[in-house]
This record gives sequence, structure tokens and C-alpha cells, in this order.
Amino acid sequence: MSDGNQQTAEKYDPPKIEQEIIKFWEDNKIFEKSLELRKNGKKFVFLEGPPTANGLPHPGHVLTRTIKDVIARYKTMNGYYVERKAGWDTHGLPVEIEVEKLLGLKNKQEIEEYGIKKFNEECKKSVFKYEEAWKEMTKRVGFWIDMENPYITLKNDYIESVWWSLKKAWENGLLERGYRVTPYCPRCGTTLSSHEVAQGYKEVSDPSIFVKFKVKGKDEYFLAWTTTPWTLISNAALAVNPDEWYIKIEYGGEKIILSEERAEVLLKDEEYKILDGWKGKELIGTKYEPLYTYAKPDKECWYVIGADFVSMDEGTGIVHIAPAFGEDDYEAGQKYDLPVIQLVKKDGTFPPEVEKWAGMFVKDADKGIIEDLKSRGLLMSVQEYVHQYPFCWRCNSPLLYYAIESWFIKMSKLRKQLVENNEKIKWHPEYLKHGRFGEFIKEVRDWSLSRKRYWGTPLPVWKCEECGNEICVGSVDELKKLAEDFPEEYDLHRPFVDELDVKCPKCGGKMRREKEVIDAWYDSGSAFFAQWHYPFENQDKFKENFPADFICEAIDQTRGWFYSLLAVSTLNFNDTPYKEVLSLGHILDENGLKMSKKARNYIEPNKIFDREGADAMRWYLISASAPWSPKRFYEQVVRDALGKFLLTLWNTYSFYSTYSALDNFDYSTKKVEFEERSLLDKWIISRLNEVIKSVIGKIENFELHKAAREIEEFVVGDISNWYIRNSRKRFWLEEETLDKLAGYSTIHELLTTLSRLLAPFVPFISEKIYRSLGGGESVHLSDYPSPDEKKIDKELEAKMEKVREITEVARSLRAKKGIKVRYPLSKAIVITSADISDMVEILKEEINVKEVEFSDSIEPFMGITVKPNYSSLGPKFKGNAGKVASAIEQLSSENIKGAKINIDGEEYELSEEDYLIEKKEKEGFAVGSSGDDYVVLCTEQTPELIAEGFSREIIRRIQEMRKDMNLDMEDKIISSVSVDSDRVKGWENYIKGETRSEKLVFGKASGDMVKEWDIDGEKIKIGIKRL
RNA sequence: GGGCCCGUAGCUUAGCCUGGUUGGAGCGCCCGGCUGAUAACCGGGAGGUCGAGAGUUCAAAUCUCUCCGGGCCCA
Repeated sequence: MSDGNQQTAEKYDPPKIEQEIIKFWEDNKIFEKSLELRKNGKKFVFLEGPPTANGLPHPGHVLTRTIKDVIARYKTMNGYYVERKAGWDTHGLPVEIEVEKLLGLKNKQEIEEYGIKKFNEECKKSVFKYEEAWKEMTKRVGFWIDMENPYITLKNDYIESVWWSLKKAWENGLLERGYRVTPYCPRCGTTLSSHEVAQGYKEVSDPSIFVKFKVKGKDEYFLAWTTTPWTLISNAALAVNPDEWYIKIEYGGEKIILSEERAEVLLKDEEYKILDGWKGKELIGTKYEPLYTYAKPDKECWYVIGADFVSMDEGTGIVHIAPAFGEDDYEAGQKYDLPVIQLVKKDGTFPPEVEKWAGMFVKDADKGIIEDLKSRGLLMSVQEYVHQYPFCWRCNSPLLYYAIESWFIKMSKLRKQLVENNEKIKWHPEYLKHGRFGEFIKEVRDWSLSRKRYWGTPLPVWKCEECGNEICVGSVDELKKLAEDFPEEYDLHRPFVDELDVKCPKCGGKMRREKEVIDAWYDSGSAFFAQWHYPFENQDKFKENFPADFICEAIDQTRGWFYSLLAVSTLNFNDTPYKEVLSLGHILDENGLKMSKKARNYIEPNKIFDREGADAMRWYLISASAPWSPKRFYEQVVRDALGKFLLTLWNTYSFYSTYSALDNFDYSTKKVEFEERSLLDKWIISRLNEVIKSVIGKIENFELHKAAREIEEFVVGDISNWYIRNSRKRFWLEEETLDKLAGYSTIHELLTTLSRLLAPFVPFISEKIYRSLGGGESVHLSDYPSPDEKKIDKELEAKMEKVREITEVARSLRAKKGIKVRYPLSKAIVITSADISDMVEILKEEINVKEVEFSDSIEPFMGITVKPNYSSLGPKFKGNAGKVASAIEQLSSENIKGAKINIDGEEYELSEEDYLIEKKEKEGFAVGSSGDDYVVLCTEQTPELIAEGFSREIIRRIQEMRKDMNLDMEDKIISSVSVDSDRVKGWENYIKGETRSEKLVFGKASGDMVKEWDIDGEKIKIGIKRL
């Protein structure tokens, strides 16, 4: 054969092959076919968590898409019908902020001046800014999902479904107004997100005061501590820790109540007298006189309550509670049904009813309040208190924690159901179920649903300006009936919904919509029904797909999407929306740090796809660690996965395709039956089935990393480095032997089965191999392999394992003795309990010995040497010790016992401690062991053996030169070597045959290529002439 | 500050649940070898306070506690 028509397999070029496969899938609609094929199969319902497309995808997204794809493909190949509908999450504050930046808008006023309509149009554009990049990434990573018909949270249909569920909550009394305490900038008139707050902490010095609250009807005082005197105006209660001990003391002529522990700290060097004591819980309910009575509360207040958060770290153990100005305070207030006294206006000043300080900014009033209390004798002491306090990152004014009116979903009423529904879910990893997630839902708080923003699903609540009637709208039809002139074309966003002319069904008055939009988490949490526009359409579709069998996202979704889904589903259907959830670990950078846009510490997925390929990236992500464990990610690890696994797999395939093509092997016509195949073939087939069995078990458990590692071990260790290595010889034969055909049959089966086994993991290379070997139209239309138990032969596997161990020992022995494997040895003797007599050929080949013998005993090859034990002889014989020692060395091991030694006419009888017996291999043998097995090599190198070894040295060099010259395997040459022919006496024809040399010339090297080699220190020239 | 996860060689990790030979392996490094499928492989070597400390125990990488560091979520 000449250049050009020789059928060597192409080089592994991942991006090229992957693009080619992507095109093939698209042209032939393989994804669609894979669905069509399983249409009548059992459903496996996958629910896609919607990403936001207003940022570029990063490696973490590649991980989620990879794992979802592995599971979906695996299930499909197992006969399940796995529909995959993509989704987009499109609402929310991050989108607005992005657009604000884009338009240069600084705050809400500017947005409203710009126009909500135009602003929202920009938001809509923004969320699809990176849609193409996402689609491209999805395609290149090989994630099969229907991106053509995604659900999109901004669509009217989607919003309508969400409205439907909100109305249901409304009707069940689970959607209502309440307060939420949030960080609030009084100057900007806006609440801040936690992220914004975190940016603005500063160390400041505030007054901290100890204030006395008079117990009602008694001449004694509760002592409380606060760093925000201005909140005292809105005080509603005092809180004690129910489990701590409180005491009444006489101090400075007054009766004061505070916690015992704090009294000891605060009054360390002072004198006081303990009058009485109680457990905190005994104080609960005690009434006191308010410091200020500006408020006229409609509920009972000004009494002692119990709260766990009251700590003994600072203060007095008694905490002043102002529900309007603290999260903990508010929670406690809810528990005790305290009024939300809010004597602070939204601009941060006191209202008129706070006569003394009306119109004053609250923080500026601190001084005056302190003075006032002092003059009334209610102040015990004032101290400076240095602490971290948040400031507005925009305008630098101090933030207030402020109770803002907000709409809530009363999740706290559904705690029991949430916990029950969680019990139905199978979590991976399991500890999340009762750990982070379980703990969270057990004490779930009400869901603060509304956002005073623009870009989101509008809250469908309208209030009548006339009669105060409130309605929640649950469908577009309903709204059409209530609104005048409802247009044909509409978009259920602000400002459209705000501008509708809605008439009150009760009094006919004008209704106004509550200006809020809802939390975007509620949108995505509604995906399981809203994606079908349920209940307005697709009722059957919904029923078939509820609950989902499987969802999978990263760990940060635990309290995100995993929760919002369960919450919405519990709220509307009182059932779990998913049966099994896999939570993935995060992708970290090379140094184990979180990837962030700011730090730019991640590599773009596209770069990896272009260099190492999607399969390599997938393989790394799958095999690196358990799906739920974090993974470090950088290019080198993907390169390693490529080199170690994919290239080895590819080379196995390439080896097969090269040789089988040369031999015109056709599996369908020349397949050799299993029974007629060699032990080596049967062994690798046994291993294959063993691996299939184990891999299936691991995937079912989501231990994808273990499955992947096992396959990798099998491919690299068993197939490439043992099976193929040992099979090469049979494929080099020119004639068509049964053994050769058996080998081809075996590799063919190995590769087609392996490509099916690997298809969910590395869909491209497996498709390529499968199709190239004529497996069928697509590996993804095939069935997942199932183990053929009959072909698993444990005994055979154990025997092969033995052979491999013995080989290792023998190679190690050769290395120790400095005898290269290339030089044959006459014999190896093996001592083992296992019967591996039918595998001597493999052994002979692997350790390069002419003969393998089995023996029962190691003894014949071991000599026993007797050595003097100087530490015993020295003290006994002093100056004569040396003589005794040399006498001992003369003795043999047989006659040492009780031997008598004559030194200078005196006779000594040797005792056992005088000598040491050492076992040592006899001259000419090398002995090594592994467990109870021994290997003995005859190390004697005869001139004949050396000649054979040396000729192999020559052969290898010629082969390398042939490679360098780019010769085809069949090209003939003339070789010349600068050594005497005696050096390879008897092996001339062998060299010629192995190297396709027509002639072999000795003495002087010449030809098209002449190269000088260093063979064990000897300079030898070899020449090759192309014929 | 709270909850949950993680910490084993320069890097990636097995072992931990169920305590018991000298804590395995791969990558990388050094030395040597094999090779007409291979970017692979084989032999040998250097490299480990198993994050730190304490406790339980005859015995701790493994169980318990405290601390340190990283991550996620929540304040």
C-alpha cells in the first residue's frame, strides 16, 4: 500500500470531531429521534431550573448542564421518555441594576423620570443579551434540551399561571400584608439589599445607654441597654432570656432588676445587695411604665416578653424591643402580637406627634433623648460604644432598620406540610434533607413576596380607592371583565397593569393596583406548572409531569430554587414538586476560591471547548469528585483528563481501526463466536461485564465520579495496557488466523459496548467511535448496556490478576538486576497456588523469558548463608573474635549447629546467638515475591540470549527511524548497522522481518537516513535506505 | 454571629460510616526501562505533623470536643 490509501484512523482533534458530531445530530435530528424512540416508554420527568441569560455562562453552568445531560441521556438509553424543556429566568433586581448601569440611572426617581415602560423594555432586551452565548454553550457542551420551546418567566402565559397560584393563596388567606424590617436609607427613600448593605459598614462611635423602666405599681426598675436611643420612642416591650437567671438588687439606693450574670460583670467592683431572684421566664408578662407615650397603640404592649436571642455577652440581659426597627424585635413582636409602633417618618425624621423632637432626624435626636431621660432620673449611665454600623453606599447616610409594609406568603402556617412534603423527597447528598434544608423549612418564615420595583411579575392585587375593597386577580379573563377597554395586544408588566381602568366589583369605584412586583424566586418556583400555562392549558400535560422525577442544580439553590419550588407546590398542591434532587458542589478556581466576575478567576468554557474539547471538560467535571463536592477548575486538569483517558480511548479505537482495515475485517461476516476465543479475550469480556454491572449501580446512586473512575481504570489499565498490549502480536501476523479474527471480534465488541457505556458521559467521542464501527445510526439511540452475567468469570479474572502481579514482580527483579526486558532470559520459575498454566504464553511475552516453569518450593533457589554475629562474638572472644568470625564464614549452613571451633588449640562450641542465618537467592537466580507467590528468574545471559537481545535493540532503533522517515508500515528498506554481524548471529532474518528490510548490511551505516545511537554506552550507527 | 459541608504528598484524590499489618493511587519531579496504537505505559526513588490541639480506647486519618482555614446558605 502506498501513501494515500492506507486507512489509518484520523488524529484525535476534539473540537473538529465535536463540531462534526453536533452537525450530524442537527442534520439528522438525533435528539428528536431519541425522544420519539422512547415516546411509549415510562416517563422520567426532568425539570430544568431556569438560568438568567443576562450574564455569560461560566464553568459552573457547564457542570450543571453536564450532570443534567448525563442523567437524561442515561435514562433515555434505559428506555425512559425524558422530555427536556429549557427555561429562562427573566425577572428580578439584578436585571434592573444591569439596565440602570447601562442607562446611567442612579435611583428609582430617575427610573420613573426615564419612564417605567421604556425601562422595562430595556430590561426585556437585557435578559436575552447573552441568549446566543448560552445556546452556543449548551450546544457545545452537548446538553440535549429543547431550547426552541423554552418556558420564559416574562411571557404573559407564564405570568398568568403565576397569578392563578397567587390568587389561590389569596383565597386561602395565605397572601397578606405585613411588615418586613429591612435596611433602609431615609435620604434615598429606598430599601437596600443585603449585598448593598454589606458594602457600607463603617466603624462608628454611638452612645450606649442604660435605661430604667419602672415596673408598674412598684418602686423598682428593669434596667435595659441600647445603642439606638431614638428607637426608645417606639418601644413596645422588654425582652428577657427565659432560661437565664435574673436578680433584683439594691444599688445606689434604688431597686434594679437585671440578669445575674450581667450584674456580676457590670458591677464588678461595686457594692450591691441581692434582694430577690427569678428565672427569666417567671418575669414574662410583668408590666412596666413606658418611657414615652407619644404612641397610642391599639394592642397590648409594655410588658416583659421572652426571647432566645437575648444574650449575656453585652448589655443587662434585658433588651428593649421596638418591632418597627429590628428584625429580631419584629419577630418577637409577631410572636407576642405586639403593636408595630413606628414613630419615624420615611425621611428619617420624627413625626409631629413626637412633640419634643418632631421634624428632627432621629440620629440627631439621640442627645436630646438622653438629656430628657437623665432629667427624669431614668438614665443610669451613658457610654461610648464603638461598633460596625451600615451606611448607604450611595449617599453615605446612616441606614435605619425600618419596618416596611410588604406582601407576604404565610409560609409559617405551612411549616408542617413543608416538612411532610420534604420527607417524600430523595436528596443527594442525603445530609441536606434534614440538615441545611430540613432545618430551614422547620423554622421557615413568611415569604416576603413584594418588591417595590419595576421589572417583575406584577402583584395582581387591586384596591378600591372608594370603598377600600381588595381583590386578587387570578387570570387575564378576570382582569378583562374588570377593566375597561382592555386592549387586544398587551403585556402583563408595569406600567400596563397599573394603567388599566379597573372598576371595583363592589362599589364600581376606581381601583388601583398595589404598586409592587413579586420576588423573582416565586416565578422560578412556579416553573413546574407555569411552564405549561397550567391550569389554563395543558392540564393533562401538567398531570403527567407532576411531580418531576428529578431536578439538579448547584448547592446555592438549596434555599433558592429547591425551596421556592417546594414552597409554591406546597402552597398550591400540597405535594412535593420533585421526587429526587441532586445538589451540585461549586466550581472553584485553581486556588480553591470562589469564581467571580470581579476577580476574573475563571477560564471561559469556550476556550476549553476549542482546545481540549467538551468531552474532556465533561469527563473532568464528572470524574474529579462526587457531584455534590466542590471542584477546582483550571485548564491543566482538563488537559490531564484528555491525555489520560480520552486519548487512550481514542488510541485503542485507532489501533483497532488501523489494523482491522488493513485486514479488511468485517465484524458482521467474520465474527468469531465467544466460545472459540482466547483466554485473554474471555478475560477482557468478563471484565467488561463486571464494569458495566458496577457502573450501573453507581450511576443509580448518582456516584457518577465513581462510575467514571471505574471506566477509566478499565480503559487505561485493562484494555489499553494489558489487553491491547498482549494482543498486538496476533494482529501483526500477515495471515488470517482464527485467533486474530477472535481478537478483532473482541475489540469490536469492547468498543461498541464501551461507547454505549460512555455515551451519557462523553457523548461526542462515543458517538464517533460507535458510528465509525458501524454500531448504528447513533449511540444515543441505542440501549444502555446491561451486564451479561454468564460472561463474568471471577476465577479467570483472579488468575489474570495473578499473572499481572507476577509480571510486576519479574519486571521489578529485572530492574534490580539491571537486565533490560529487551534481553530474553532462559527461564522463569513461578511458585503460586493458583493454576495459571494456561497463561504462560502471556507471561513469557510480558517478562521475555524462553520458558516458564512451576514449582512447589522456593528452597532450591535459595541458599542459606551463615554470618558471624559480631555483637555476640565480640564480648565473648575479645581479640580472637575476628578469627572466630572467619571460621564461621567457612562453615556451611548444614553443619553450623553446635559446631566446634578450634582457636589456638582451644575449642569452643558455638551457640545460636553467635551467628546469623540469612536466606539469599542462589547465584544465577533472582527471587522476588508478592504475597505468597514467588517468581524466580534465571539471570544467566548466554551469548545466544545476548545476541537476541541486541538484535532487538537494533530493531527498535530501526523502527524509530522508520517512524521518523514517515514510512508506511509496509514500505521496504535496506538497513545497515555499524557492527559486526556476529553481534546478532542467528537473528539476521528476524531483524529483517521485523523491520521490513530486504537487506541487512553490517560494518558501515549508509542510506537516506543515518543516525548514531547510544546503546548501553556503545556508539552505533544505523542507516536506512528507502526502496 | 448561626446552620451545613470540606481539610490526607507540590496538585487531584482513596481510606473515615463499621477504629486494628508499614495510610493506598494518579499527575508532577528524579533515575532506569518498554514501545510501529499511545500525548500512553512499566520498574525504582524522593515526597505525608492524615489542618491544629485535647479526649475516649490496649489501639485514632477513622469516634468525641475545641480551635484554625476554605466553601455555601442565613443573620
